[in-house]
Amino acid sequence: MPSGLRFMLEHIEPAGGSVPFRLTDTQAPFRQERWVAPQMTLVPPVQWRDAAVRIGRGCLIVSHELPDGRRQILDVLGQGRILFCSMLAHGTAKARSLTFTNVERLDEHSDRDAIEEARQLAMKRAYEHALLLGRKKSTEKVATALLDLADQFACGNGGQMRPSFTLYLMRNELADWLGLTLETVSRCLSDFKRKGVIAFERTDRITIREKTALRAIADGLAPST
Amino acid sequence: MPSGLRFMLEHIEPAGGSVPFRLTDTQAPFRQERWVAPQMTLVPPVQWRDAAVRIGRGCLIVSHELPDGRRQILDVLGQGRILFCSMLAHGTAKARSLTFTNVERLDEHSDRDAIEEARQLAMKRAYEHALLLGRKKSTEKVATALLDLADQFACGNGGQMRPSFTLYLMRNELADWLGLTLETVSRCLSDFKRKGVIAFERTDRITIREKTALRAIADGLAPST
DNA sequence: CGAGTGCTTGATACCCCTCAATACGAGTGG
DNA sequence: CCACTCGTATTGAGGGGTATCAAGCACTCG
Repeated sequence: MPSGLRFMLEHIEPAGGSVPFRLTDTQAPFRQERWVAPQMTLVPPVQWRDAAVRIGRGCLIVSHELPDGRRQILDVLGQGRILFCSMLAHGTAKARSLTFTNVERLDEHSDRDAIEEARQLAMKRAYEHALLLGRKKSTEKVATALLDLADQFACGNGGQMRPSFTLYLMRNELADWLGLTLETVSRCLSDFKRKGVIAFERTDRITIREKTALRAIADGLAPST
Repeated sequence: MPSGLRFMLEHIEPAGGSVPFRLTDTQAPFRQERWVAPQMTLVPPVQWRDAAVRIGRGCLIVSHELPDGRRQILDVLGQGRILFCSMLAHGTAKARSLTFTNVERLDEHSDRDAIEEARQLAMKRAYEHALLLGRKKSTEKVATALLDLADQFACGNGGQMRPSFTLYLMRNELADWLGLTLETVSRCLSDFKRKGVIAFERTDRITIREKTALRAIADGLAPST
């Protein structure tokens, strides 16, 4: 039995210019899948209210705001990460796409183990993030973020020694993730670049050159000289 | 069939002095329950590895540390709150009792709804906490903390206009919860006291006198004059 | 009374924010 | 192809909010 239409954007990676894509729709026997354009706020369809959703490709941020507009980005999700739609209700948080992003609804029975694992990962990441926000210095924060993003967005999942990845976040988004200002983020990045720990020419493409050094900085073990 | 011994401390609330208690043990047909003395690190028995545990009475903190000892307290749990033992494994976090505390293991089937609700609450609180750590000023942090503690620890659950509660956390623990130093916390509390927003004579017993004012401060809506 | 622990308060330092100027890249139109 | 604009990033100067360091105080316990 057909469980609904699947909307799909065939997406061709941009070479640095604009992004051509084409809209199609197909039948999905069990799974449901959606493509989302960049800079969209995700509003899950009502029947996805309690669903868990896996990101097939792309990048999402989950964020929350104070009444006066100060924003805190709570997590950055890349390929394979799982988002819980229940967290998007009642103004608890909102999710936004930073590029063309493909989300696939998981089945709460057949994907049970993956969902449980994702739940624990979400909680564990929230804990690590709190430690970062409350107790790390700016350089430690930025270093931690770079390592995290490398793990999520580098080809081969960041296992290599000198991972290189697309930075879907702008400086102000990095800042809102790390509890800093965009100027401080920029200064840290320039500093790392000057010291040869990282490299970048375009602002949205970063290579980690000294992973162990960056790890040491992230954990507060580096000499601050 | 007996599922194990239950150790129980009959606990009489102190009037301001020491805490008399008596040790007994009884049979628990289905539920399992433990009493924990103050300042104990909770190490769940192996068969509780993935259990959810409800706090019947008392106060727990969940915390995490950096290699160099900087500590971040992630949550403060009072009566009725539910702790997930899976978060205590692999150095993800550790839980510590701040007073005599009673934990009861929940049944993953019969208490299913409560567990699911608690999971979402834990995540939601982690989000709110990140917003606090990353984007709030010290006065806003302390005000938020006081309101949270009033909700959890005031008699009648803090619904009243001028809730009064026992502060199980010391100044340095408040600081580690809020990403501040104990001096800054002390200054904020003294300031609130001076302005009549709160009142305290003993350092561990606080009364909120102007709840709406404190709410406004917590949300960053108060004039900073 | 003295020692110990936790809290308060003050003086100073410094990290990061704020404000401002400039640079850079992409897109647009002449 | 170049001038212009717009959005974002970088870099610098200065100030403010917390941290740090250091007394002194309040309370408990031996």
